[in-house]
Amino acid sequence: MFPSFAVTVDVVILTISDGDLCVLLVRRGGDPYRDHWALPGGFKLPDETLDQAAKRELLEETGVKAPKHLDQLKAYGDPGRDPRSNVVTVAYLAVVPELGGIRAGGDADRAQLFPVRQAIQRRFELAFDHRDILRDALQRVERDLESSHLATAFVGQTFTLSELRAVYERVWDTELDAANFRRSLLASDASFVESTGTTAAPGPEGGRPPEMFRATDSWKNYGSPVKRSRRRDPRDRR
Amino acid sequence: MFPSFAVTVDVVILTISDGDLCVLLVRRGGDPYRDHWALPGGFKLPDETLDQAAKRELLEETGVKAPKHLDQLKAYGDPGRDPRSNVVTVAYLAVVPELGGIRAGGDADRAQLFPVRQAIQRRFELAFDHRDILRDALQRVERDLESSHLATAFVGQTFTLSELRAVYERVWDTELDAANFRRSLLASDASFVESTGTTAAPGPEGGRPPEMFRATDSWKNYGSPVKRSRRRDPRDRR
DNA sequence: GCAAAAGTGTTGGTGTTACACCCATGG
DNA sequence: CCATGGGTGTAACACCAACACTTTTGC
Repeated sequence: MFPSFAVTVDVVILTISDGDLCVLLVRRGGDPYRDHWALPGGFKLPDETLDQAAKRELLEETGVKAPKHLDQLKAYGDPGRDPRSNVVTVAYLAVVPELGGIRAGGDADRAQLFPVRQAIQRRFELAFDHRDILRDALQRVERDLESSHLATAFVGQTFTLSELRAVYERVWDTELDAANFRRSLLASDASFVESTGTTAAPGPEGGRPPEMFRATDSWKNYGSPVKRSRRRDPRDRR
Repeated sequence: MFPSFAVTVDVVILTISDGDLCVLLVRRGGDPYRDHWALPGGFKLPDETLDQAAKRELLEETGVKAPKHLDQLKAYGDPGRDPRSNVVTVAYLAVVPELGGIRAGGDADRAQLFPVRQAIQRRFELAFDHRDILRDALQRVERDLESSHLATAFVGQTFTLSELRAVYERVWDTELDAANFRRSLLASDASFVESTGTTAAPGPEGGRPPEMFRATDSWKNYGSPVKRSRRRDPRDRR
């Protein structure tokens, strides 16, 4: 009676790896787009929510359990975006601190991290309209970093301020003043981190032992105290 | 072979009417939820994009042509959200300056504006999960007002700064300083308004004739120069 | 071994900018 | 009466400098 569609969910999994913002892609083992890199995803079942479907596919195809942040991104339904039939996909954005035990599963015969900005460029072809989805996901994470505590989803349970600052710097592809970063995060009543009182071991290059922090749950939707520089210098835009 | 779904689009149409932020709702003429107020919407066709479907339903059910702002909001696909079958809906947010010639059409036997915040309260029952959608739409427009030129979509081709300021004030339910508002909008190189050089007639209460402005297309994704107050006084939060 | 250098994290200071708040003037 | 323009104090922050604590290097 009504036009019939298949509904899929695709997940953009972002993490910081090797000093770069990366996305997890899987290589498709079946048609269409066999052997192309694609976002992990699959068909929604009638008796699960979209969120549940995203979590399930995430686990089945990549082994990633319980991401620290999973949010709906956008729906994509252009006619012909899937050569098989009428398919509407709902894209999700997942942010994880580190990928412990990536493994390929389901329709994917390989899973691998790629630097996001390289994947968006024409380095290689992505399946379906996944390049568009990836572009939207990057914009989204750039924006949400400024208006929420999303940055803490990129790091572990405890972390140093340098690690957290690196998240902002790598996502925004910019540099932040360490002194102001610390002050902004600690002085504000809208802060979302607190000191654990302990210090970590210095990095391989030495240096003063950094203080360890953890995320607090007292964040009240006040936005992030860390703001992108208002200096609109065209030179620092890539 | 794959689980089959119907895909619908629902449109949250917002406007400023009578000094209040309002949403256009239609009264359903058919089952399910007959005689309930609902968001205008309907089924997506296989050979149209989601955006096209939203525009088409908007026109068919309410007579609203070419909204100044139409953006995808979110997809909703909880099992059982539609008693008929498996239905995934993609919600859209439309912002229009004024509703010229609202008329009911299609499945709707009446169309009417309601103050958004009243409609979200338990004043009357909305069909399906449309109350959730409306809540999300309000949050979205509050946020986007701060990070884009969305405010200009609420006003006509030309407008006074007071009209534009009223948009911010009614959406955020707050008050803005008229002097700072003018300076922020005009001084910034990220501005999205320019003077037409003409003045309008004063309002019914008299006053100095205001300058008329128009929106420029030179806006470059720099966010809105108008910011919500950082004063986190708990008293002004409703 | 030991001192100096270099690397990293933390604290302090200063000039500039944005803006909340108030007042004056114009139509 | 409302729109516009100006003025002032405060808070945020970009930029710079100093200091603390570590590892590495040179002798």
